[in-house]
Amino acid sequence: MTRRYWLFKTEPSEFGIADLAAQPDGKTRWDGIRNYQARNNLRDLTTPGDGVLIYHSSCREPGVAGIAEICSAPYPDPAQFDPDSPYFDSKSTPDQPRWYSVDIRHRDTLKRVIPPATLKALPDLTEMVLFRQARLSVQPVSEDEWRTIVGLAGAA
DNA sequence: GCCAACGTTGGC
DNA sequence: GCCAACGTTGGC
Repeated sequence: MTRRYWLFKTEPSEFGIADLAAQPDGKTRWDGIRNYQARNNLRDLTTPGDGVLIYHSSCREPGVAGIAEICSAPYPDPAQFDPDSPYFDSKSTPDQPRWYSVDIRHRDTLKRVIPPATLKALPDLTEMVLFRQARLSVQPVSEDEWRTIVGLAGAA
């Protein structure tokens, strides 16, 4: 089984690393992904045990804020079937689900958020999908990138 | 609050 | 199937 690494974007005013840490067992469902490319990554390529960088966006202190781990297989996002949910999708059916979720578990909250400018300044990280493709909320991170960022986090 | 990037929608 | 308009993302 190939281990992969990911970056998940989230707005901390909605759900940030502190919220994840506060969940029972540090676990939550990562739901509400409504972008096809992010969905494909989530549905087709995630595996339990994969590493996840939690990235805070649209906030005062954007950047990598913590580390988590995928702890379930992908499964249909229940919110797409719930008419009361903001993530409801009338075109989804249980037979033909359009959107997927995965469960993740908190592993680490960084002492300091690593801002995008710091990441971008490192030669090892200039090729990150983060800087090459806007608006992708579930994106792959290479093993080298992962090691570099986790190293930064440890030194922080 | 600005504005660039870019995915989605909808008329044709 | 094209493409302009529109809405959202997201750093600054």
